Amino acid sequence: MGHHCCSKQKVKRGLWSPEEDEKLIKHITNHGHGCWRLQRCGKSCRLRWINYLRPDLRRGSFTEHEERTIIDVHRILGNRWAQIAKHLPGRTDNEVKNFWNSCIKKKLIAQGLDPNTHNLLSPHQIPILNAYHNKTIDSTKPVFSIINTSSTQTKDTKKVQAFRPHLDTNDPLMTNNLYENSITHQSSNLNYQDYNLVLKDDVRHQPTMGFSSQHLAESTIMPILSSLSSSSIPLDFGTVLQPWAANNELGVVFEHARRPEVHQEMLQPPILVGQEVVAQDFVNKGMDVRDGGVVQSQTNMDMSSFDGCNIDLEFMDQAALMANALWNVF
DNA sequence: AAAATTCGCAACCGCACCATG
DNA sequence: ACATGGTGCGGTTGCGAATTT
Repeated sequence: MGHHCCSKQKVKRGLWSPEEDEKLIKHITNHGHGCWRLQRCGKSCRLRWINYLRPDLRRGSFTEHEERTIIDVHRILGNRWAQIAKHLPGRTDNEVKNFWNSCIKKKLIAQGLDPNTHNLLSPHQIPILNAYHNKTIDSTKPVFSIINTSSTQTKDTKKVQAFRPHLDTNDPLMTNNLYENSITHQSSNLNYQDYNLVLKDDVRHQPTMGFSSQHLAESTIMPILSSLSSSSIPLDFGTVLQPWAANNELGVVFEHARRPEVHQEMLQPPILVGQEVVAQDFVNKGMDVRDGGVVQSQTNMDMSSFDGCNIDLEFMDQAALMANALWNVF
């Protein structure tokens, strides 16, 4: 049975005045926590004390460390605010909840991450991202296509440009968390352009490696290692999170990825670029780049398999290979 | 400058559970 | 067994401030 409480009793409601606060503090100092019934509903008094008047409360804006803790614990516990708050001395569940809803949530979405699952937003969730960025990505059309060709690439042909597909560059926190921006390749003789490798430190401060592609023309060529099948390069990107795709963007993110400077030492042997894949097939299920050449897939990608936690392992396997190759190429 | 909109956050609500008389 | 009150929790609301139009 619910409480009649404030709604049906003639007690004061709304914001607390300094006088009321003082009265409550005096009352608790003199009588302890036992009786909460004053001129307001007991529940209201208790809440005011716990969330605002308690002397051991830590007020003010959340630190980066606190934010990191909230995200980390939320990832494990979900919306158990009271449990999360226990990891933050002096913070209340209400405060943590408010901070999550007003701040962290938006940052995660801005990075293309689902704040509920902490995975990448699926194509069906792209509207959320669109809304945030105030732009439209058509998730119903093919991602992009790559034509078959052979080419070589030297590092001299690289042109690196800063590119942050899902980050608010005006947000100092996010910008600072990037340890490397995306890389955009432009090379006339290779006939590919605007491919972006995204290396970033996400709001969880966990190194994340991923890739995405934007503004890709149908003739875009994406070079990929010819020697992938030899498994000479360890697939050590860590846990693969959910891939996502939209009309002009394709992405996959790996948690606990190596930082570039560390990974550079691992590079072996010299990278050869000689194999291209048809990206549409890459997106389609069943493509196997390890077999060499382009494998045509007859099936269309089932976008629903990317929803929620239903991760398409096969797709991720391919994505991991591809990302690994791109990592090395770049 | 004023109106409209968005944002942050304190406070409230509803529910569950427990203790007590 | 039941009523009442206390506690705890997560979701939601409403208001003042800030920002945008």
